[in-house]
Amino acid sequence: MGQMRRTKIVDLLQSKEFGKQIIVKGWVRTKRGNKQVNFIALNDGSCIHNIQIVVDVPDFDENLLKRITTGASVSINGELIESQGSGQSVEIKAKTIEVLGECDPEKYPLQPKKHSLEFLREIAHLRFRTNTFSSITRIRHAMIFAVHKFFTEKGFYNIHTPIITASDAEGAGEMFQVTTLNMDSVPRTEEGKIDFSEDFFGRSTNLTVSGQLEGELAAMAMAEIYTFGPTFRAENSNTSRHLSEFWMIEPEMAFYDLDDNMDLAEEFLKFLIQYALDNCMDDLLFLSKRLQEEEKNKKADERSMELIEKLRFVMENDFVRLTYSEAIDILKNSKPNKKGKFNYPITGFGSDLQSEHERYLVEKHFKKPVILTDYPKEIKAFYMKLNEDGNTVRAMDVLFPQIGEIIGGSQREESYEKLTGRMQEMDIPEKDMWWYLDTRRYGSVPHSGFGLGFERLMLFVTGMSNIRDVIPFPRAPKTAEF
RNA sequence: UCCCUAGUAGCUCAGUUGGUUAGAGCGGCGGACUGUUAAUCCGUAGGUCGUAGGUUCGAGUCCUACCUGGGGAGCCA
Repeated sequence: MGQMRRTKIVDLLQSKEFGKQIIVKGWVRTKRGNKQVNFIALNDGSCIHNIQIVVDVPDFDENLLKRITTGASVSINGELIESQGSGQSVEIKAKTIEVLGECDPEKYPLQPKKHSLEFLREIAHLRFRTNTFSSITRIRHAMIFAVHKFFTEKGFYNIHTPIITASDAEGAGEMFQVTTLNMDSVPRTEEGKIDFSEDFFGRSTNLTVSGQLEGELAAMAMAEIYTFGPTFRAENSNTSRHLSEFWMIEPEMAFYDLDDNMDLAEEFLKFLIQYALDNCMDDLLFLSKRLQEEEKNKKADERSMELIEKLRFVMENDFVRLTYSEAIDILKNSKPNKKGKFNYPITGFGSDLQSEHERYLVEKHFKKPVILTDYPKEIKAFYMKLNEDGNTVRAMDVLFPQIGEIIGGSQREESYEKLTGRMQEMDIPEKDMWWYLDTRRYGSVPHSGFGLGFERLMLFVTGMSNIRDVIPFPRAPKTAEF
């Protein structure tokens, strides 16, 4: 006969099989009690809730009980019983307890008290053991799963695009170089430049800043594809909304125009949010309480909308769609612009929108998610489809309250002539892009796509305010610990 | 990268116009309590005041540089 298997706490808490012998394993959150009875709050990551272990002190060795401290791991053999206390309905009466791993309370940094998110960031290897980060971890998993579920149900194919790339023409930002050259003695050409022909790939390579271009290649045969992979930006940006390494979802669809693209983006975001509401309610309730607790000292008008209410609000409202030019008109005539409240006053067509402008549109003017379209070509990427006016491109940015741009996308330029024309204007070398241009040479079709920053979605769904708290081990300038 | 701001006990913070021996709460440890809910009550230990210079009779406190955290901006997802 094999050993009895452990039961997960999430299942025990829903069980009504009182009297049943079970094994539960996990990590001690707190222990309290007196000489007669001890209570251990045990968590195993299967849900936000702990299960209470009741220990009749006289039945156990004093030295064993002393080793059960906050953070210690234990295996407990006991009986599932109906709780006599008021805080829970089921609990476990311990028969035998084994301490799997001790945890020195003098040294263990996580104690049963409030810790700041900043402090927990410094001990990211341990922060999974807190309620906040175990909730975020479960929601993150649910969102990853929901992304694949959404696209699978729509008949999209997932494509793994390369992480190492030799193309630096994507124009999406500074790149991390990938090399095996000896940095102490770099090979040089006769002109004194670094000789990348000696490098591992025989050419200069970097980490990807986007899988879009390769995604387009796949879409030109598979029709509807998506990527979901790591993305690297070497920009020295130090904000609560940027990471050097983050995860991005990039669908690319043949035969979609910009309106189809917007429809898909809105449906996608709503699907993900609904999935969280349907599957992560315990964790959302906890994060909602946490947020309200954190903001209780703020003035009423500075507090965020209650988390679940906010998620439902997005579900129930259509996103506002308007063009860049219409947005400029609204901003130009807005109170803050007329009163000189903007740091960057709106003068007219052509100026890029600053985050203060985006926030005004989303949070003050429309008070709901906004999709801006048809930006001036000068401030957007070369591959976006040129409108008939010759000045604007069929771009779209989805703007969310609090986090700003959550999605950026466009209809792509399918005309070979127009695309190469734009590349020349923007000094993008055609020579290196021959494979991309082949899609426009052979069977080109209208197509569209967008990129969703996964951690930005996580910010919105969890209500967290710093992006470094919604990815397990954040990578940012001067930050690569763990 | 720029602007603002902070760094004092394991954590969160207080520390007066520069002045004798740097405080509190939480957490830890010891004790009390027959069912507790981040338990409660009593007691107790714990600090090279971010680092390096400087001003001063005297610096946690003032000045300079640097490091690190946080907020904002730019770049973007």
